[in-house]
Amino acid sequence: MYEPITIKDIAKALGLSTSTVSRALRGSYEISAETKKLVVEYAEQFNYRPNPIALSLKERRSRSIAVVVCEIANNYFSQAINGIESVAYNRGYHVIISQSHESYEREIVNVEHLASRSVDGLLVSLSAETNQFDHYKNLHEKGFPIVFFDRITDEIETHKVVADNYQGAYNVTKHLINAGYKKIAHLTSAAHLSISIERLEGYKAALRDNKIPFNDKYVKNCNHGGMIYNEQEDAIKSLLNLKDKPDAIFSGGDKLTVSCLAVLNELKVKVPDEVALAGFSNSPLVELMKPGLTVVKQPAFEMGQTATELLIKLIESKRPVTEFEKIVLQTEVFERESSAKKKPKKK
Amino acid sequence: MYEPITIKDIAKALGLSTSTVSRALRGSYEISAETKKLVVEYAEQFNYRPNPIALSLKERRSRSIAVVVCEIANNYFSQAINGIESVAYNRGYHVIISQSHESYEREIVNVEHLASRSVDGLLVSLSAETNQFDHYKNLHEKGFPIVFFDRITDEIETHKVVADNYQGAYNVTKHLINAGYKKIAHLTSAAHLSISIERLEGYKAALRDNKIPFNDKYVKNCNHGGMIYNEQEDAIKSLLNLKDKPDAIFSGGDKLTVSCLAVLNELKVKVPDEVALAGFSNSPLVELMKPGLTVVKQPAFEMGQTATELLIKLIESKRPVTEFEKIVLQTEVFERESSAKKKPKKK
DNA sequence: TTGTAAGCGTTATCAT
DNA sequence: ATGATAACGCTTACAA
Repeated sequence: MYEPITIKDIAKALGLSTSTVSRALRGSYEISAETKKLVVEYAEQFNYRPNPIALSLKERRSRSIAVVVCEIANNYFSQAINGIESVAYNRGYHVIISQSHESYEREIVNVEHLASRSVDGLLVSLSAETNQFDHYKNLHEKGFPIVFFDRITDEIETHKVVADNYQGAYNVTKHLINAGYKKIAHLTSAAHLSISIERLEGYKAALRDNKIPFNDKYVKNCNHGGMIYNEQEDAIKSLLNLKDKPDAIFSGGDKLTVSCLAVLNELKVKVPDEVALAGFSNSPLVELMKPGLTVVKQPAFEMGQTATELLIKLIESKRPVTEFEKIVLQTEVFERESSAKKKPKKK
Repeated sequence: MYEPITIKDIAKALGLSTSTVSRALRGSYEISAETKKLVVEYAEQFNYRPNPIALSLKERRSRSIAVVVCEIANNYFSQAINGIESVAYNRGYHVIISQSHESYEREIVNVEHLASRSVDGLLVSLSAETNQFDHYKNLHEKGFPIVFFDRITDEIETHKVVADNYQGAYNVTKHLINAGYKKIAHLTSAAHLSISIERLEGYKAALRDNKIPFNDKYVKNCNHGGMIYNEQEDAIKSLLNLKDKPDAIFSGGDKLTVSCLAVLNELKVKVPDEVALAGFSNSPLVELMKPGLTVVKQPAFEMGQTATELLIKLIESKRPVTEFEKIVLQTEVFERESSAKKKPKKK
């Protein structure tokens, strides 16, 4: 129904061979000026565009890369994608975005489709459900270019780009401690994710350095990234219902911080008077949401850029790469002035 | 470097012809059970995947559709994309997302690339800069399936899906009026965009129905969707610097509402005491940001779904379609209780 | 039941 | 300077 013009059409119309037309179009020198002009003008007039599919088939590359993330409705990821696009665009690559919605199965389906040769490389941040990497291993062993960012795995040896989650978590927790909080809960993503592990370690270290005992009842995981009924809400409620109720919550992750605010608001819990809040977030709004909210911001855009540069390097390298980099970018902590004063309760 | 297995490889290994292998793989009946078993098992073992590029070339379709939006870091669009994906996934289509970043040129580049046959159809929400549609016209005239949503144009006759921007704007404005505000400014997107026009009309109508004179000094456009330096900030400042300062702002669009909050906060302007705020937004946070904030929410997910259904209908229709639908979905207004009481100033 | 060959759009190689 | 041909991976008449 929609029949675009091809080289063959041009050749027929002009009484030339397809190869001549092809050469004229790509500006080959071994062609007479007049034939070239003829062809180019005809192509122009009929708005000829080379068929990228045919090109991909021929060149065995698509000049496109795919990003696999859990959700684009997450400030961290949408910012990372902007970084990815900025580099890809400059290097002549198209970017295909696909969402796993935190589902292992969906992640597999997407990766299968994309990797089976419609993209030249993969930029992956693992879904919350994923704890099995055979699929990536297969691809990687065959030499298919993959770069992990943010939620990575140690089981695959390739380039990786992460934020310094340990330090970020350490810093927020310390800020809460400095502000006078002692019963600090930690609401985080699935326990096995790299980001969860690193953040938990940072949190524990900050407690330890300040002689605050670690209480594992204070750690709640949202294993499905909040994709399942009211996972976050339940987690928060169960924290608030503890006999020894926490006086602060450190939330790991943009979406968790956002839901935390939403749920606490809905429950009419005063922040920070009843429970203080601090956490990872890249939301442009979070900073100004509540006075007293300390926020760790990930260098999302830069992470996207860096990961893309590494991926393209991988794609364009002639021989198999054996040396892989792991790049750790620093997070930034924004402490709101007012968070320093905790209302003296039993002092 | 990464050499996936092909039908040809299987044929050679098994001493069969490629056509036999192809048939066995797609479960054709005209094949002996044992050959089939042999082929299927071999394919399984070596993890054969058909090359989607070759398939596209053959079938002259890619089973993928593209979405062209200005920004995915916009709650309305990320939600709409989720709606798009949900339908596409069920119908066996892949979704390619591309961002124009409100640039006409970038929009053109994306559309050119995508439409030149790597996708079967286009879902478009126009960039703020776009006021020239020849490019879409060309595609559309050739029968290339396009569905516009949200930011549409009358110049192209095809399916369209929009929110009832007029009514939404009317309702928010009326809510502000009912809450006692009389000097209501309107901060909105580029003047020529369909959404801007409709929202302006709704705003004007609400003023008119309540005998409030329209003041064009109170209308500010952000022509670049805030992609350019501090466009929004300048607009807001100039509103606040008017001799007859507005007592409320109605912001059109998710991103504008978000920046409005951010900028007012930064300028230390009290909301709603100094200036009340109400506007379009799909942010999960906006509702709880400030007491007294009335929000119009667009049915983003449903719009995405509807647009995708229409697009797939277009793609899969045998003959040229001549009857086009324009579907208008209702917005929802969330009024916060506290917004009803305006502090009595000179009463 | 299986194989042969053509074709999808393009480019590279080898003639001419 | 130009043309014929093969190849990229796959499906599908058409033959056998």
